[in-house]
Amino acid sequence: MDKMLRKSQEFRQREEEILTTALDLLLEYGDEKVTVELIADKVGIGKGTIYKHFNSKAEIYLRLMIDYERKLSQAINEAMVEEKERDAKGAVARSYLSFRIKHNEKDHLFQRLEEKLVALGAVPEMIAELHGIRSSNLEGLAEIIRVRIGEGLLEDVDPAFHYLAAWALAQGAVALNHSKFFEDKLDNHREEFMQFILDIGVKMGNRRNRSE
Amino acid sequence: MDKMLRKSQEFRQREEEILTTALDLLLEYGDEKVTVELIADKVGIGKGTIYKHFNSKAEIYLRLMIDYERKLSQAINEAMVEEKERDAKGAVARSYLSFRIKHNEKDHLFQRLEEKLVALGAVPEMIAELHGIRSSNLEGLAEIIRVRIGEGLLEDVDPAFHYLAAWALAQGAVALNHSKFFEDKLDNHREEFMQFILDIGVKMGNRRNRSE
Amino acid sequence: MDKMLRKSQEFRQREEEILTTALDLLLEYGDEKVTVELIADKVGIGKGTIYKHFNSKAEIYLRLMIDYERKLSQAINEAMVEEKERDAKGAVARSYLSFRIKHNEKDHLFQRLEEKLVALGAVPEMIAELHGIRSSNLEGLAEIIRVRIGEGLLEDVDPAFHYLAAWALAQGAVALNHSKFFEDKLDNHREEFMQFILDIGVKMGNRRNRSE
Amino acid sequence: MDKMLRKSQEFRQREEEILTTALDLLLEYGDEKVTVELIADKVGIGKGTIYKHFNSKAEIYLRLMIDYERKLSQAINEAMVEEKERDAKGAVARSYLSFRIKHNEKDHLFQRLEEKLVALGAVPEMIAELHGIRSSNLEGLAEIIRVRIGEGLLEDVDPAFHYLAAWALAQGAVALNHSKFFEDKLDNHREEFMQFILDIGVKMGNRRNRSE
DNA sequence: TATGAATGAGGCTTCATTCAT
DNA sequence: AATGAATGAAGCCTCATTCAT
Repeated sequence: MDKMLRKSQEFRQREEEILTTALDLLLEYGDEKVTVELIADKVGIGKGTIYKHFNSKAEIYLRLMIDYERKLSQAINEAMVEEKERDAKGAVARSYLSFRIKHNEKDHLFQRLEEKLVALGAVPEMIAELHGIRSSNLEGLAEIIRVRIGEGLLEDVDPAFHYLAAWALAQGAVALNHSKFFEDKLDNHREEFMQFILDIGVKMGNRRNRSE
Repeated sequence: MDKMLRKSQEFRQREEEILTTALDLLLEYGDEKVTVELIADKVGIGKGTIYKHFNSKAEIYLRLMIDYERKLSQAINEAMVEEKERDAKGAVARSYLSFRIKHNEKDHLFQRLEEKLVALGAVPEMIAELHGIRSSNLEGLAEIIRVRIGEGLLEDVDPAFHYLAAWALAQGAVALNHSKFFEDKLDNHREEFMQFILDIGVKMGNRRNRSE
Repeated sequence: MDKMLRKSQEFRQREEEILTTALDLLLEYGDEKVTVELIADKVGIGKGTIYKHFNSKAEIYLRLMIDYERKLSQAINEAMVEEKERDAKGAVARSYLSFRIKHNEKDHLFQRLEEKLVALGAVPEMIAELHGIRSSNLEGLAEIIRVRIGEGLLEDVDPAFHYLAAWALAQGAVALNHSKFFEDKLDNHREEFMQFILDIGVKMGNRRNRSE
Repeated sequence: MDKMLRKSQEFRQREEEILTTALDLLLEYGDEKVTVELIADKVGIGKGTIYKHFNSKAEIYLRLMIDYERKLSQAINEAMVEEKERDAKGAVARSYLSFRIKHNEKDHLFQRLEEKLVALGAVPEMIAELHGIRSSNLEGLAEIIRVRIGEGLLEDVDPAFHYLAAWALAQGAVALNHSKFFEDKLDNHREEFMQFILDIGVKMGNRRNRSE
């Protein structure tokens, strides 16, 4: 009995190890350079073993992406509690943006991966799951936005406009952070700049900005 | 003599045709699906011929990217003249953003391509050229920004912050426009939303936004 | 003591279950699609357990094939008794053909499997066993044939010719029944057609057919 | 101009060479053992080159099968002319059977291949083509059969029954000829036996066979 | 200059069998 | 005896680039 439990735990752990290693490799070398064999080698297992845990390479990637989206979801939900309970205006927007910016490497990697996998039509159920989580994330944002619009704080447009703008800014900030080209332009000001972006993000749909 | 001239012209034209066709195919099928053979077939020439014009597939891509960056440069320069001569505040920022948003498909394609090619270390001279153009583009933006900061219109931070934010917003807006996930969220409001983003982009670094 | 007995019975039963399940799967999905894992899963046991009962996948297959050949043997033997005791002319031939046609799915499956396994040189002892049974089956047919030739009923050629022809006709009828191509040609006449074939089979070596 | 012609001829020839070699290997080792690499090696070309001529392994196989079916078609058509013009009764049936028996190795190989490829759903257009040819072959047979039924020579059943029986007998004879098991049973009588089968085939649906 | 056949490294995936527990 | 995780050889296919004509 005990043995079975231990075995099953080891199996889970190995799965985790595969995921972690895959992520590390992806972040280090980029999707184009990461092969199933490379992952297996780095984990120290055979190629075939990977396929005991995942049905395809795409599935590994999607697992990572879904994990990430879930964590983002959690961050948003926590911020939502705070924003609602303590009336901490902008907390959700700030949390959303800073989460993505903070994890910019992963975020950016997953952006690219998602686009590729969607184009390939790979593992549609998992893509649907990913999108489901994201949809609910955005619904959380929309809820707050509606309240703020009601208060006259945010400009009265389709709530989606606000969160889409937030998404876009995050997306762009993440890409920026990741870009080789801008490396030197950001240099030592990275932190400071991200504050700048964060402020923009939180305030960009504010009513008075466009009032005149 | 005449023949040589004609031949040389035909050669140039063929090159143009390769570039145009490659771009069309890239936009239609995406980088992963476009092969050198496909391009050659569509142009109606042999695969080998392509290699008389370009040393590698990456070179074709970079030519397209450089062309694009040049056109963006031109748009910025024209807007700069206007902003300076007619004191049309925000003209450059607006022009920059709207250019990229307008060519969002190409812009997005080139974002991805650039990252890939940089990662591969392909044709470094051309990448340097590309980056050179972009640097000068941004220098143009920085120049205006400095003026506006001097006027107290824009917040007094490193001018780079302003154009980096603009770049990020553009980048995000373009990605948004291209994303399958957001397709239905944007739907029929695409134009309207892009106006919304444009306004944000033009005003996002304004002093009063952060004054309080 | 009792336990051991029960255990041993359970073990036998499990073996039977593996064989039944394997056959079901083979008939449903075809040899190419059936994996050892699939069989184990469907039986509800571990893959390793299968290897406690059989030394290889080929062995499972050969067990099924031998079983089948044994049943065919039995049918022939019963018919032989009848043909001899009641002088039921053609009973054996009819029985042979109708048995194979009746079990056409299995028969066809095993045809293919046999060829494959023979080509691979797998488990030669079992293949020898299979062939042994078949030889004795045919010997039974030959015995009757010799009698009928003696009676002047069947054409006086090597008795093997008669049973080989029967084998061939059965083989072909079975393949026909199984073929996708002929599906629509047979359609609703399958039963009727098989009667037609049966008649041919029973009479095809008759003396008068060729007498003129 | 001349060069292009020669090149194109060489290309065709290479295609033929691939087909021939593939067939040789298939006949020698059987489908399971033949890999694309093996074919390429034997032809003396690179693996990739094969894919300039054929889109997949299945396509090579289907080309071979279609070629064969075409040749069979031709044999039938020639016999039909004879049977009609010279009233050579049974010529078509005889030609059909003897063609298949004569090429029994190929015939048998293709039977197996066809079943496999149909099951896989590979290259459906080519399978449709193959079946189209066979359908027209059978239509030829049916035509003659109808005449013979009209003359009272053949039993008055669905004409398909006659050709299906012929197909089945051929199929079985071919399998027999190919079987390792029957090798020694046929031994030196192979020719003679095939005559025996041929006679059966030609006469098996004759009216008088069943008249009493 | 133009061609396009040839290349072959490299990627993903499958599965019978083994073996430590 | 039962398990099932691990293995790794082997198969198919792609495509940028080269090179002889």
